[in-house]
Formats: sequence, C-alpha cells, structure tokens
Amino acid sequence: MTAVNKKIDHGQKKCEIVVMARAIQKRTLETRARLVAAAEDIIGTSGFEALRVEEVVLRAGTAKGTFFAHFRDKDALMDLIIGSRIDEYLDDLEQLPPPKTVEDLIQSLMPLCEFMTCERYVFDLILRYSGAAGVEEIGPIAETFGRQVEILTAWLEQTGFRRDISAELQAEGVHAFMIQAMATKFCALHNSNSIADRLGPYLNAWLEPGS
Amino acid sequence: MTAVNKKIDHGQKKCEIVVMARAIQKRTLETRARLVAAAEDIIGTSGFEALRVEEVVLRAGTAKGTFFAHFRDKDALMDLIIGSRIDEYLDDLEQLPPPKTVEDLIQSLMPLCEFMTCERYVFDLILRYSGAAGVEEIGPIAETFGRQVEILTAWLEQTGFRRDISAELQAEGVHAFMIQAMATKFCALHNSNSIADRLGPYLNAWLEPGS
Amino acid sequence: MTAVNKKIDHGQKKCEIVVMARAIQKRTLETRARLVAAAEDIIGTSGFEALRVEEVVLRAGTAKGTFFAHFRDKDALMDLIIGSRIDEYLDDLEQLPPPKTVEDLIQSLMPLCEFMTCERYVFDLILRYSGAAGVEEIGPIAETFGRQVEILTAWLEQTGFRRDISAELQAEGVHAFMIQAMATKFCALHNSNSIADRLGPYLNAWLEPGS
Amino acid sequence: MTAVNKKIDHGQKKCEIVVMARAIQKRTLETRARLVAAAEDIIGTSGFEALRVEEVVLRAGTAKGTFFAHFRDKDALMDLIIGSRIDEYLDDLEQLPPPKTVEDLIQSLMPLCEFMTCERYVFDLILRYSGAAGVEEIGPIAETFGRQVEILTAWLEQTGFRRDISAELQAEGVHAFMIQAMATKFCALHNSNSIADRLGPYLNAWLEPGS
DNA sequence: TATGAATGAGCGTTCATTCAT
DNA sequence: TATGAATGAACGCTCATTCAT
Repeated sequence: MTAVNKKIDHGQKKCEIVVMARAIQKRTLETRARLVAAAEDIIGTSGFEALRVEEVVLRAGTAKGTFFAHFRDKDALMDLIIGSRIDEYLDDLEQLPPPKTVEDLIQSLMPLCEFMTCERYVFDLILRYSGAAGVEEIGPIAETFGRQVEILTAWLEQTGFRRDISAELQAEGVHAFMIQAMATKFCALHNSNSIADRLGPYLNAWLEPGS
Repeated sequence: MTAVNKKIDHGQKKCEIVVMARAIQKRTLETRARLVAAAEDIIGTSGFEALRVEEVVLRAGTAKGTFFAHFRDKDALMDLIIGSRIDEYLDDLEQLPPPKTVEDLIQSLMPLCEFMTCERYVFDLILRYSGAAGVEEIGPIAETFGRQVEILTAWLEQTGFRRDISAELQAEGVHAFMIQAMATKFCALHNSNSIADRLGPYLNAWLEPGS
Repeated sequence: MTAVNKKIDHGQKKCEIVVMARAIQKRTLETRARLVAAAEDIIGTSGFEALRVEEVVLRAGTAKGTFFAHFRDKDALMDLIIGSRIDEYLDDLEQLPPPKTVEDLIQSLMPLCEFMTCERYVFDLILRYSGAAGVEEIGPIAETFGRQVEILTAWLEQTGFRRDISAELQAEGVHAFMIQAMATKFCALHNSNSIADRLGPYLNAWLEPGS
Repeated sequence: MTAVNKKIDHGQKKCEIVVMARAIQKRTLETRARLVAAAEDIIGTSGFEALRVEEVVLRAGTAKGTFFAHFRDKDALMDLIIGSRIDEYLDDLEQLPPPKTVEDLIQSLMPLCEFMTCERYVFDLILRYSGAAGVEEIGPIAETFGRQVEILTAWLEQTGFRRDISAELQAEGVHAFMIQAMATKFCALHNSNSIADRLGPYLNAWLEPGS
C-alpha cells in the first residue's frame, strides 16, 4: 500500500491529498461519479435548467453536504458537464480535415452550435463561463473556448482564406460570429433563419472579403 | 365623451382597453413615473444589482401590488431602465457625424460600451434580454439592439469602408465584435486590455480588410 | 314619469332610493342582473370556489367598483346565489306531501344535501352564513335555514313521529343531523357511505326512538 | 451505529427516513418545539387569529424557510396547536366519572365547547380541519374528533341513557348537537342563550326520549 | 468524508376592497 | 352610478449554500 499524490479536481476546486489507501480513493471517486451520473440522468430527462441539487443528491443517494464537498457550487458541476460535452464535439472536430470552404467550415461547426444553443440556460451559462466568470481560475467551459480557437487557428493556418491577418485573429472572428449567430437563435426578431444561414454571410465577409 | 384606445404597457404586458378618461391615464403614468424615479434613485446610489423591489415601492410611496400592476417583474423594470439608458447613448450617437476611421468609430462607441459593461449584472441582463428573453415580444433592450444596428448602418452607408458587402452586414459585424470585446471585459484571460484595444484589431480586419 | 319608492337589495345592503325614471331603474337592475349572470356562468363552468370578482366584472363588462356598488362584498353575492339555489330546492320540497317514513324524509332531503355539499367551499360558506356571520342582519342563506326548519316543522306536525317533543325541536334535530351527515362527506375517515346512509341511523334514533 | 427509523412529522407531511444519529433528531425536535412555543406565546398574548408566521420565526429565532420545513403551511401549525389543546380537554374528560345525567354531561363538555368557540377563527378552522381538510390524511384536529366520540361512547356504555341504540350512535348524536349548539353561538338569531342552554333540549330529547 | 437540518433574503402573489374622479 | 388604478398585509416559496455533528 503506497501513498500516492493524487490531485482531485473538485469542479473548480483543486485539492492535493495524500491518499493512503486505494479503497478510500475509490470511494471518493465513486461518490463523485454517482453525483455526476445522477446529474446526467436528470439532464437527460428534464434538461439542464431543471436540474436541482436536491434531486441530484437524492438520486445519488448522498447527503447535500456531500455534493458541496465535491463541487464548489452547482455551477461548477454544470461547468464540468457542459464543458465535457463541448469537449466531445471538439474531439470530433479535431478528427476532421481542415475545411476548404466557408460552407464546409459552417457545416463542421453546426453540431457544436446546436448543442450550445440547446437551451437558453445552457447558452447563457456558457457565455457567462466562457471568461471563467471574470474572477476565478479557468474552468472546463473556458478551456473549451481556448480549444475552439486553437482548432480554428490550426485549420485556418492550413487554408488560404485571409493572408492579411493572423490565423488566430481570423479564428477569434469566427468565434465572435458564431456567438452572434447563436444569440439570434433566442431572439424573437430573427428566428426565421437557421444558425447556419445566419452564419454564412458573416463568415463569407470575414474570411473572404472582396470575393 | 369619446372612447379612446389606451395602451398601457405593463412592462412586457400589453393591454388594450377602451377607456373614457384622460385623467385616469394621467394618474397611471404618474405612479409609473414615481416607481421609475425611485428605482433610478436607488440605482444612482447603489447600482443596478442592489435594487430591491421592496425599496422601490417604499421610496415611490406605493404598495407592492402597484409595482406588479405596472411591471411584470423586477426584470421588466430593469429592461425598461437599462433600455432607456442605452437609448440616451444612441441619441448621442445619432448626433455625431459618421466616423471616418475605425479609430473614430471605436471612440464613438466607447461610452455605450462602458455603460453596457458597468456591472456584470447589467451586461448579463442585456445579453439575456437582447433576444427579448427568447419567448415574448420585443422589450426595450431588444429594441435598442435593432436601433444600434440601424445607426451603424446609416453611418456605414456614408463612409467608404467596405463596398463588397452591405452597410447592414457591416453593422451587424461591428455589433458582434462589440459584444465579443465587452464579454472579454469580464474574462479572466483577457482583462489586461481595454475594450477599445480589444475592439481595434477586429474592426480593422472587418471594415478594412487587406489594408 | 312618476317617482316611486324603490327598495333595492344590494346583497346585504339596503338602500332606499327615490327613483325618478324607469330608465335608470332599469339600467341598475340590468347591471345587477349582468353581474349575477356572469357569476352564474363562471360557477357553471368552474365552480363556486374559482369565482373571482375580477372575472365577474370582466364578463359583465362593468368596472370593479360597480360590483361593490351592487354587492357589499363577494360573499354577499355568494350568499345571494347559493341562497336562491337552496330556495329552489325548498320550493320543490314544499310541493311534496309530508313524508310518512324516515326513509321518505331522507330521500326528500337528498337533493338539497347534495347541493349543499357539492363543494367544500360551498358547505363551509353555508355553515358560516347559516348564522348570518354572527353580526349582521339575516342574509339569504340564513333565511333558507329558517325556512328549512319551518318546512320540516310543518311536515313533522302532520306526521306521527314523536309526541314527547315539539315538532320544531324535532325539526332542529333533523337539521343538526343533516349537517353532521353532510360534514362527514368531507371527512377522510367516513367517506365510504353516502349521506343518506349516514343520515338513516341518526334520524331513526331521533324520530322513532325505541322502535 | 445502528440505523433507526425516524418519523419526522412535518405538520401534515410525513416522512419516513432511515437515519443514523439521535443527535440530529434532537436538534430537529428542539427547533420544532421552539417554533411551537413561539406560536403559543403569541396566541397567549394576542389570540389565534393574530398569529403571523413572520412573528413566529422572529420569536423562535429561526429562518422562515425553517418554518416551512417543519409545517406545510400556517394552518398545519394551527391544526397542531388547536389539536393538542383539544386533547388536553379530552384528557381532563377522561379523568371524569361517566356523567349520570344529561345536565352533568353538558357541564362536563362545557370547557371544551368554550375553547372550541373562543374565536370564530378557531371554530371555523376546527370545522374545516375536522374532516382533515377533505383531501389529505387525518390531522391532529380530525383525530380529536374521533377521540371525542370514543370518550362519549365509553361514558354512554356505562350510563343507562338509551338502550335502543348503540352507545356509539348516541355519542355521535351528542357530537352533532354540540356542533349545532356551538355554531349558533356565532349566529345572530340565537345568541341570547348560552351553549349549555341551547344544548339542553337537544340532548334531553336525544338521550332520554319520552321522559 | 459524510450528514441533513437550518439558513435567508427577497421575490412574486393574492385579490377583495377602497376611493378619487 | 360607474370607473379602474391603487391598496396592503401576509403568505408561501425558492433553493443554493453552510455548518455543527
């Protein structure tokens, strides 16, 4: 039985604990996993907004206090779950070859955009957490924003869109227009068009000016 | 005694009622004005987030029920007040001559951007209400978003920025980058630069590609 | 056009008004009738408890104040409506020949009992108003209670139930047992039996002791 | 560490929870007791009707949320308190020897009747809750109604009032007449006589017919 | 770690009733 | 008479978070 340094990521909270026994470590991870699983269950059934800590601990069979021993707050759990969902979409994107056309680019980004706007609550939370809520260290969702720009940058470095500005700036612009297009999904004024349709004109004008 | 169509705007709530007297309408407007004035007072002293309905009715000298007869909820009042503040900034913008350079444009927009990000609470509320809260009819803040694009469009029609795309599309792009730049104000990663500094590269690349 | 003395019964409120014109009198009565009709409508659709003054005046096309010009309060309207419903049942009872047996008596009283317990709200209100709310003059429901005892007394005077006590005391007892039987309708403990089944043993023991 | 079945009675709300500690249960009971004590205080000073939840939690030194964690609503607390007051009167009644005469019986029941009619609010609430509010499980007041009949039954089994009907039926009749007599206390028509005076003729005719 | 009772501050609601016009 | 905005005093509720055990 050897003591190992284990870094448990409690949502945003980081704890360095010397774990003596594998059994204890296992129990901790299991509890955490049960909480996350319970949350995913609820989200699957009733959506993100309807998630209540009460319900999570009930399903997980733990006490409320236990929840907060594992996650700084409810949003930390949301950050974690939504962040990992986005990461899955980004994993998929990384598998793709760099899109050759703006049209391609948009099609590639659509699944991610759909998820990010699946609920107004989710989109709001993503926006709020994209900058890690201003104060704290970077959380899962904020990480995915960095990763999105990285992936886009890598793509744009390999395509011949614009030469006058850096690939990173282009990527950030794409990101800004994605947000814009997604935001209008919740807007009573512009909800006739799909996100893709709204994104098209922007990205054409941004990535291929003058053409 | 002629019947007139009176439209009382209860926050988001609209009622069309056939009434007979002007006097009653006046009292209604006065009460409403007292409530708004009380709210402005509190905001002036303690900021938007600190506003409590209880305090508003106390200062306005009305009953709580009266508040909710005039505004669907607290957010409806906020929508109204923030919306009219933004409108004042837009009034100022309309007085200005069309900016000749991107730098000029940014400087013109700064006061508005500063206001919209004066409190995280305000910016969040603006984002949330910019799409009219997703469901209901367009509220004051959402109206200002339309007006922002109109003003920008009018400007861009008179300047020689881009000829390959419509002034309106340019305007929408400017708007998207404004949001992007403002959002990063609350972002742990990028808060070293001012909004103007963050906006510069985007707008240059957007409005004067290739230069 | 002759001035007539007209006594308008405003629910509990009595007003003596010298009415100059038949037209005005007519309008008053019409308004009142519209209010009652609107209330009956609502009760027919949603029951007594769901009745809201707001809704009544909306349907009647009058202002709220008008309602209270005609009825002292909401309960006065309820008193009126429920009272006249009970009176209809009593009119029916008066048509009947005096019941010869306890069984007959119970069957005769059933329709009335059913109505009085159609809603918990109605039964509560009847109980509360049966004594005219303790303070004020006798209202419609309280009148019907007197009338019930009168009818029962008349019946019992003609039947040979008990000779040792007055017909009126017998009638009051029947009334007490009716209330008891009706009350248990709302009781979770005894709701297996019908009102008639519960009333039987009481009335047999009350009206035909020793038999 | 043995798990015990703990039953927390949240007013009407019943929860069966498997818990581990006695200490927690103790705290819960203490808080609950503090709330009840605070309520009793207020009632002692200002009467039942004047009780305000706000005031209760203030005196008890708990949060409002705590109140509603212990009692479904204000009425549930009232049910509890009034129910236990009635139980005290019933405890006293149980100590008494079975009354030999109707007069005795009435005198024995008077203290209870006086309490039940001490406030119109109390009598109304008792009537309303005597049937367990129609829907839910039996509450404290409803329990006392059952107990009243039980005690009366036991008495009547030992006395020689009526032989032709069961003691229980006699008891239920006495109960019905008690209610009738109490109700008339709040009645404008009959409030000249005391409850006892009103009860006399009924019970004589009920328990000693023909005499 | 785990527990779960307690917290708490404010929001929204209710809706019969009043009163100035 | 008619009008309808205003009243008002609680109530119930929310539900993430804390903390003593």
